[in-house]
Amino acid sequence: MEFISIKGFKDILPPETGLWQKIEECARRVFSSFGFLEIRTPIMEFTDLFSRGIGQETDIVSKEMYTLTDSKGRGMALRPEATASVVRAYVQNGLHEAGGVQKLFSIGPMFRHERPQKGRLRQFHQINAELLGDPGPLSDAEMVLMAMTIFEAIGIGGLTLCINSLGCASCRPGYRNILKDYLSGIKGSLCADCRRRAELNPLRVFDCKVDSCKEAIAGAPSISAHLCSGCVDHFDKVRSYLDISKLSYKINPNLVRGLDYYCKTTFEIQTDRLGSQNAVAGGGRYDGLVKILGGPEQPAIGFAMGMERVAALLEDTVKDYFYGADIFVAALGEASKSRIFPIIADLRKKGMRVEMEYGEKGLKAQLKRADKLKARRVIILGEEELKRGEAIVRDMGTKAQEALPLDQIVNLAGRL
RNA sequence: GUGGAUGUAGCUCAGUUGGCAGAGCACCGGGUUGUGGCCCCGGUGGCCGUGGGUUCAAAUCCCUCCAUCCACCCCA
Repeated sequence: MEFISIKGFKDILPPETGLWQKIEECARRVFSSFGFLEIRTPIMEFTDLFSRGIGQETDIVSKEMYTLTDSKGRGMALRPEATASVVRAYVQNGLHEAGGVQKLFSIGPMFRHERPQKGRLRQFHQINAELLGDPGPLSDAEMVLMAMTIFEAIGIGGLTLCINSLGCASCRPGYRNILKDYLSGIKGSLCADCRRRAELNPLRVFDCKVDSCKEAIAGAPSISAHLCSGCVDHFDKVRSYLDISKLSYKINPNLVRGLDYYCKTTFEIQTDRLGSQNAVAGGGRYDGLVKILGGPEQPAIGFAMGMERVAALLEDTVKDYFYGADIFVAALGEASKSRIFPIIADLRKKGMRVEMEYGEKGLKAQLKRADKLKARRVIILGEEELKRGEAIVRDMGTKAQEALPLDQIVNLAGRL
């Protein structure tokens, strides 16, 4: 094979594309019902946007970005996530000037240079939502509710909703230092990764899956005990809104997001059916990000949903998304094809899905193909029928047949 | 970046102690059927991932590289 696709960049083929369309349609419908409008941003941005927004020390920025330098020496990167771009667009286009909240969603490819595995690709796709300009907690709860509603619309159940609060600019730094001190005290019992994390991003040690680390940090001070009163109040209200929405959730104090900008409410929607890639959606509040990216002081919250992972959860239903036909035209011979060709075009203009055999195949082969396409009607036009100026219309279900004048065939569109 | 597994027909996969390259599905042709589905007969289709080595003989044993998958890591 001379040409193959880049590692981690995959073709999405039919009939799976039908599944993707369904996922997008469901998401769009839900977004619309929540008053979210679509935004489309470029897939490439100046690298600084991501290193400033996501955080220089995060894995995403420090080792997973696809970067390039243009002819003027400027660093650019394929977007590893959507939020930074959306916030950039929000600031650059002065969307905050309009007042009120901005509710935006976007769907598209993201790029991270990781080792591919189940549910993880280098080019992957996210459905993304951002609510800018409201400090919550009602908007927090609504975002969580909206994410869950999308899964419900798609028809995915059995998911676990986890939530946590990471604290805000006034209480997180204090907690961070307390945790750092604690970790340096038990350094000896931490794995190499955690010792590195303890310095750069101490909250991340809660993510560690090494058993010895889990034990070592079991006694670590928890974030929930160090939240300021404002954050406690905020989190309580979010939970009460979720409660009255009848959403069940788990509070997971170890739920720590890998991007620096998150604060206060964070959440993740998990599955146990996807191996180690258990998060199908994740998000949280990022009140400081708009300012960091040069905008005004504006609170915001968002989430992203991994489309490959959602599609994987629906894999067993893929076969329902084949491309069928309403009508199959079995024209025998060149003269018949020429006669029926414009009629086919008229049927299609009326919304019918019409298929025909392009080559010279026998009637038997054509009927076989019609069956495979699950065509409801077959129009048979042989030389005999052509002479009489009519075609045979066969109902594939009832096997009933009738002769129909050629100039009336287009009316079949109204009968199906 | 680290570890493990796997590469054979378009797809899913067999292939024994090394001995002529296989099946099912799909595709093409034929039979049967009122003109398709079911059934029967036949056919096309392979550098056995790549390059080397061992051997009279390699899909099979050894090494190289490439690719894919799974896990670590990270995250959606």
